[in-house]
Amino acid sequence: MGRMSAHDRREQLVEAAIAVMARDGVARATTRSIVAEAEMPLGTFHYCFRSKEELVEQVIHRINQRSYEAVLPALAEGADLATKIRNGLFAYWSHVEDDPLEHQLTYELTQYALRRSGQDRTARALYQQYLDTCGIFLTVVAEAACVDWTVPIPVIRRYLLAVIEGVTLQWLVDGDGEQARAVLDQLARHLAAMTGPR
Amino acid sequence: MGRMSAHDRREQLVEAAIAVMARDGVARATTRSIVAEAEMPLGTFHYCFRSKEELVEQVIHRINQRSYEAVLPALAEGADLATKIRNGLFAYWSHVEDDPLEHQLTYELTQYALRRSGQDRTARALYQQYLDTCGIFLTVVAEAACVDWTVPIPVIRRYLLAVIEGVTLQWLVDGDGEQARAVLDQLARHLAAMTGPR
DNA sequence: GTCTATACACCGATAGAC
DNA sequence: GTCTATCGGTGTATAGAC
Repeated sequence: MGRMSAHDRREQLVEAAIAVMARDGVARATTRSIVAEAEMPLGTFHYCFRSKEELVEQVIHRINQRSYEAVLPALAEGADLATKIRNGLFAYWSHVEDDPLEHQLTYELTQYALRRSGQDRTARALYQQYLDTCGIFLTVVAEAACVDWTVPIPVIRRYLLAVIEGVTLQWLVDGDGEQARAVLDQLARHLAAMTGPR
Repeated sequence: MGRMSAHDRREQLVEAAIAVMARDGVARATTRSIVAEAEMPLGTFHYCFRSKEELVEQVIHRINQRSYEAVLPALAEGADLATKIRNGLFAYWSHVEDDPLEHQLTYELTQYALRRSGQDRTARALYQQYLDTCGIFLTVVAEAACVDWTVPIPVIRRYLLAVIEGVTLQWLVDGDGEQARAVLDQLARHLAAMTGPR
């Protein structure tokens, strides 16, 4: 079955790795289980990737890119500023509830990267992109409402990201979606309170 | 060397496991590395614990208990309500900065428990206690300031926990303590805004 | 490139002498 | 209870035929 390019094989293995990691956890995503998921023989792995570590790095990059694309359309509509923010947060949240395991995976991969010296750079780049995305959201939504932020954007976007991650983490544990939405609703009010007329 | 009671051995192995997990990560905390840390022969492990899983459960319980005791003294002083809250948060934060690895460990153990069917109960109990602790903090601090919360406590304490966990997670990745404190400062203001005269 | 077979280290757990 | 020796299984990675 030599009909597939090495590039396609790599891509397919990355997707298989994500599937296994999301379903069974990072710890159980072994080279054997990954190639089994992709229905390839074991030997495939090491002429597609130099090592498992190289695969994981690509997995992190792919996951990051995917969640980035999923969040950006959340620049939502709404009457006043608080409603705009709220709709954006809820749009993101429905994405979380649609695929909890893939979100859980991001936390696992962060821990994984933090524990590998030389890959903590990867984790830092990941969170920098999260922060950038939050910053874009804040800028766009304030622009649309013709207001200015009265607190420095670096602080607000960190605040925003903290609540999102904290709420998600709690929900992954106890599954209380109603409370999670109530917290996001509060967050929207507080963010709106950090603006003033321009 | 038969001079130590089995109970003491158990306790010592739990402490050794925490040390190894905090230093090298949960994945590298093998039975062998744990007994090596405790300077015991390998065979010790399985007449102190039925399995490694039983040890991990005790580790989670111990870690939980320890952070609980570390947080409660953070019921701090302060002039107005926002300052009281701020001091409490900062007292907790200094504890985080003092031992980042042990805090990172709590996130790893949460993921670990979530991935083991039958131990997700453990993770849920862990977060329930976190929430309870946050609730106590909120109640005590409002009592001291003679005000009432205008938002339901279950929502506020969840909000509080979310920010704390989110800020900690970000700080573990990028190490920006100044920004972390700025976010906690904002949080204190927002919490204070959720009160009214009683 | 592709696959099978295998190397070699290490895992959790146990057997059995003391 | 305590320790040494070892089992059976699985991990990543490689050798070598095709």
